[in-house]
Parts: sequence; C-alpha cells; structure tokens
Amino acid sequence: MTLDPKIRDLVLHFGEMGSAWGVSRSVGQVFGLLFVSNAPLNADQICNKLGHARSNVSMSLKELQSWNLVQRQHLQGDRREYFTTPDDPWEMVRNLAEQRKQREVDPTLTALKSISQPAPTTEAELYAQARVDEMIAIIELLTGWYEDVKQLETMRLAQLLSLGAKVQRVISMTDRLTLPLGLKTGSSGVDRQQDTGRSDP
Amino acid sequence: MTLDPKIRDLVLHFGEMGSAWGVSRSVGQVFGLLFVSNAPLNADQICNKLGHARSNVSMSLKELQSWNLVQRQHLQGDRREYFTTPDDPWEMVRNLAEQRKQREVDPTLTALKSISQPAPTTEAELYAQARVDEMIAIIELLTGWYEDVKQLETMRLAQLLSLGAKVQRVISMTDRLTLPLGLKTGSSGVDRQQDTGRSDP
DNA sequence: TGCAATTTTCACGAATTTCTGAAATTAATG
DNA sequence: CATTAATTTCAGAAATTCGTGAAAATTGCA
Repeated sequence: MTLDPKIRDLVLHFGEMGSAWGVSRSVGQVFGLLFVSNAPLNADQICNKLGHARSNVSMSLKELQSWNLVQRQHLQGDRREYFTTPDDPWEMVRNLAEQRKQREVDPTLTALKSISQPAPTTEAELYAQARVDEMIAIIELLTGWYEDVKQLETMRLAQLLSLGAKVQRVISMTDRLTLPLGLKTGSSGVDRQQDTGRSDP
Repeated sequence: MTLDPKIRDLVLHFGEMGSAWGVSRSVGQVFGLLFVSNAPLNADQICNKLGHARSNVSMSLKELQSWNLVQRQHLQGDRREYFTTPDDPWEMVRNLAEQRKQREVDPTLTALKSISQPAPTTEAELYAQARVDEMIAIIELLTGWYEDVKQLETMRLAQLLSLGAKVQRVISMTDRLTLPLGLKTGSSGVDRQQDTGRSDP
C-alpha cells in the first residue's frame, strides 16, 4: 500500500469495521479510500493502492454503488471509469440510512405483517400475534418519523437534531394533537404467563 | 420443529434476517422464538423446538444477552435457567439502538478522531483530514441527538416521533438559538480536485 | 462434601463467504 | 468493422464463520 500513514490507518479501520457494517473487508477498504480521496479514482488505481485483485475491486465498487455510497464518473478524454463518494457527507448518511432501512427493517416489517395477517388459531399464536402487532406499531412509528424527517433539507435536519429533546418543551403544548396508538406508560399491554417448569417431551 | 405455523414462519424469518442484522441464523431463530413465546423457556426447550445443538443454544443465548435482547430468569423450584425477551417492546428497540451505536458508530468515531488528531503532513492527508472532520461533526450531531432522546420516557418519545417533521414549524421560531456547525446549504466546504487521468505507476 | 443436573468451553468438520485469476463481455476508438 | 482497452463474470481456492458433540466446569441439593 503506497498510502500516507493516516490514510492507510483509516482505510484499514474501515476494512475492519466492514463486518460490523455488513460488508466485506475489501468493500470497507475501498470505501475508506474513496472517502478521503482528493480526486476520483479508477479501478486500477484502487487496485494498486489497496493491493486487491482487479475483479475484487470491481465487485466492491458494484456493492458500494448499490448502497449509493459511491458514484461512477466519466472523465472526458479517458476511457476508464472513475469513482467518488458524494461530496456532501450528509448525502452519504442519508443513503446509508435509506439502504439499511430497506435491507433490514422493511423485510422484517413485511414478514411481521404477513404473520399478523391470518387469524391466530392456537393459544400460542394468539400471544405471538399480540407481540408481533406491538412491534409492527413501533416500527411503523419509527419509519414514519424517518420518512418525515428525511424530506428535510440538510440545514433544517441539522437544526432539528441539535434541538434534541428540547423539543419536549413544545410537545407539552401539543398534547391535544394526535396521541399515537394506545400507549401505556408501564409495561406492554400483553400479559405473559409463567411456564410450568417442565420441558416438553 | 413442533411449532404452530405462524410462529414457525416468524422464527424462520428471524433466522434468515440474522445475517442482515449481524447475527447468525441460530441466534436469529432463538430470538424469534423467545420474542413470541408465551412464557419463559429454558435452553432444552429451545433445543427441542428449534432442533439446534444444546451448545449452540447456549452460545446463542449468550450473544442475545450481550445485546440485552434476552434476559435470564430464575424460577423457584427449578434448577434450570429460563429466558425471555423484555415485556416492553420499546425496551428491545432501545437496547438494539444502544448496542448498535456501541458496536458500529462509537468505534468508528474513535478511529476518525485518532486520524484527525496528528496534524496532516501531505496534501492528500490535508484533504483526508477535512473530510474526516466533516464526518466527525455529523456523527457527533447524530449521537448527541440520540443521547438526548434516549433519556425520554417511552410516552414522550412516541409523541416526539409521531410529531415527525411537523416540529419544523417550531424550529422556524428558534432560528435565533444555536445554529449548529458551519453548515452551508449547498455541497460541503471541502473542494475535491480533478485527477490527471493517469494511473500511478 | 459428594453427587447429579445443567451449563459452558473447545476442537473439529461443515457451510458460507470472500477473494483471486482466467476467460468472456462490453465499449470506445481509429 | 476490427482492434484494443477496460470491465465483468465465474469457477474454484482461501479464509472465515457456524454449528456440533464430547469433555470440562459449574451449580444446586442431599
């Protein structure tokens, strides 16, 4: 790797964090490199700097594009394709949030709903249904909020965030507005019974 | 698997989603089962219902406890340990958020800061530094907001969420309050230069 | 303390994922 | 349209993660 020490460290770290973020080490490193890169890079440059196989870089770039974290870019007078991360870091955060929602919560919400669909038959299913419905309600509240705020322009979003929980002051004035769900302050509305203590045979 | 169809489907789905959520299939299934379980289960019961090896269940439970998504529970008159998910589904959401922050963003923030620490030496490092600093600012804004709202009791949190972007109305009245960072409305403040178009040799 | 039930650890094989190099495909240029 | 640079696909090697069963450790109880 012919990289400045700080950049090399960052690339290495993004590689290691890859697994925590659900991508491979290669993908993490390619992103790290592009993220701090002064200028767009082509696949061969990435190869050289990172020491990955050419095909691996190709795959990594494809995956990063599927996350909208890397954009291709044509340079006139050059046949090769160049790649960058978005100039605006907020855009990366937005894209990351959007993709993770699509990959992690949307499928789960769909599954939960399909579970909740047919009427429960057994006692166990009745309880399961109640639990699932509670979780559906929470997820819909969260995703609803997300859909809402993601429309905000960055400036406004930053303001909203920096306001934090101070919005509470305002909420106390809006108690007359839609109170969501049938929320109770204590534990959930579903009662869980105690087991007999014997394993089923 | 001796499970009702709906419960079996849910267990299977949570198993499949495991990889998207950064846990193994086994772990996902155990969580799914406990989540919809009417009553606390012991490890052997989980074994039987899921058909996993006993040791595998032990590991899965350990991991789920590390996420605070599963709690152990002693039952009097029974030597075995029983396991449940929290009664309050909001608690699960909170724990999930907290753990993901700790595992995914905190280490990255630390790494970014350590990159940002020593003064940049080369041209490339100077640009990298600027990019990193921008990202640090965003992450701190986001985590600051999170630290803030996670203190809220569930009721208030739900209200805040259901309010969504409507809080905007309020923000317009608070423009005199702290405007965060040196935010610009357009792209970021860091300029990226164009590449020469030649690979480095 | 000794015993038996339960849980955990660990090494290993199975399964999955990641990465590579060669071959195939695509696309630009004369 | 042919040539060649560039990219992508793909089969399999390498590496990692997952899950099992046996053995070790722990725990509650007599």
